[in-house]
Amino acid sequence: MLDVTILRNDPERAKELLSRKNIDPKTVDKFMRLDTDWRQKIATLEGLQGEQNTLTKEIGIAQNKDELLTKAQILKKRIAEISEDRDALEKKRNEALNRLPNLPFEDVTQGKDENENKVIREVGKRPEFDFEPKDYLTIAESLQLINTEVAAKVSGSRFGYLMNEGALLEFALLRLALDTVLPHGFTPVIPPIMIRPKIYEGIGRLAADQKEERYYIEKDDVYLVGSAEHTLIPLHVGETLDEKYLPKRYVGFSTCFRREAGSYGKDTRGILRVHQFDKVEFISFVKPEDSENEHRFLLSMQETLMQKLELPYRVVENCTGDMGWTDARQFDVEAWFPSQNKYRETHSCSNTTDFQSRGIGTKYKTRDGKKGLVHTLNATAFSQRPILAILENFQTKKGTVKLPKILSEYLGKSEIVPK
RNA sequence: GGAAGGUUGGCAGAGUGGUCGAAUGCGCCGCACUUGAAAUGCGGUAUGCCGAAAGGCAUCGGAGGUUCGAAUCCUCCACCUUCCGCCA
Repeated sequence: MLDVTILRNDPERAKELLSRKNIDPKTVDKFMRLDTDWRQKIATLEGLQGEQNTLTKEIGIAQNKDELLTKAQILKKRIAEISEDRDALEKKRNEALNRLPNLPFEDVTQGKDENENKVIREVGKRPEFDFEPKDYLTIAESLQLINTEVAAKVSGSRFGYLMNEGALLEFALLRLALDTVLPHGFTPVIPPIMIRPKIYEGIGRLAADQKEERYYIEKDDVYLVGSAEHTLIPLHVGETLDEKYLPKRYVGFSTCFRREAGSYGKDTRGILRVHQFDKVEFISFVKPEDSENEHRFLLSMQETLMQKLELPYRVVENCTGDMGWTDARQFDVEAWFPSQNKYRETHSCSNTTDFQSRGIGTKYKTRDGKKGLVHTLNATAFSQRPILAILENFQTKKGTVKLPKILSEYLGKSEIVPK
């Protein structure tokens, strides 16, 4: 959640920054009104509670209690009423706060949507084909790597079976990611994939625009995570970390569940956009002054991984209108998809500053005893999407796929051929 | 799924209706002593919210309830431990 003192101290600046993220400034006004009312109500309530506390002590030592007891009973009733008002206001206030995403940094490229993202660099050579390149699904189906038809019958739309080398490639990417990054001080983790509502709210992933995206299991009051990030970030819930242990880095593997509500028309074919996929994810906890550097570090990890796969890619800085809810700055890495003749997102890399740590109480303390909220960052290491990019970029005229050198080591073969 | 016992500050652990935000010990921080360290002594040491501040309010796993007043009594829930059942 956002720092309310920023909103209180300079609401105009907050409005301006949030409008860059396509948030209506009236949302801030609404919060401010509720916040003021709520605070007034608290002042009233606490005054009465103070009176009650004094009175209660007097009753404890009084000889003749009758008169005091009558007074206390009246007071009790008033406190109950005002406390109800306070609860109602508090709920509304918190809902209003929940409708405000993290502020973008001042210097983030401004724009309305993904078309205005800023390309930072393009890396790698795009393949040249002396034939019409096929799309990944056509290739995958002919090599028996992906089956979406049966998946549709068994599980519904936007599911797929990864099979044969398709399955092996996922394990290879997982292993490659770990082998590459573990020397940089990441702790490997396999986290839970179910998460309680309270924690989920705390990390800002059940906010107004996100809730519809989550799978919820009512009977047990838990959500399925949309990313390993979601249960990794709360790994230090309620903890104050000594600064000497920062940065704290984790790399986690989990299945990710997404309802893909509101993306009905998009990428319906194949498995570029599915309800369930696996992903390896980076997480960092850092001191505030280090988060921009850590952000670039995580991006460099992602680029190293892409370069190992010999995939042509580009790095973009997401413009304000295309940034994630929790993000103050976001980079995406996009792989080249020859059949679409464009780059498609395979990785994202976010600095969420203290937006998530505030909600779960993850702090740090310095040597001289100062405390503050840590900054958290999250970034994709590998999801399943790079497999699709590999199929397209390394396809051959005869319908096989020549594997990048590093993956042929993991798979024990250099080419995927028809069965 | 069934049964029993638990959940108190960084940790251990007292506390069964008012004087308890909470004894005591350990840990940690500061000071003294010391050439330095250890030991010892003295002092300090939970969090959140509201408030310009003074200060106030809240918090003893969570949510309700009883009461003028709840760490303490009642109800429900979560979690932990052990046992039975089931199970990869």
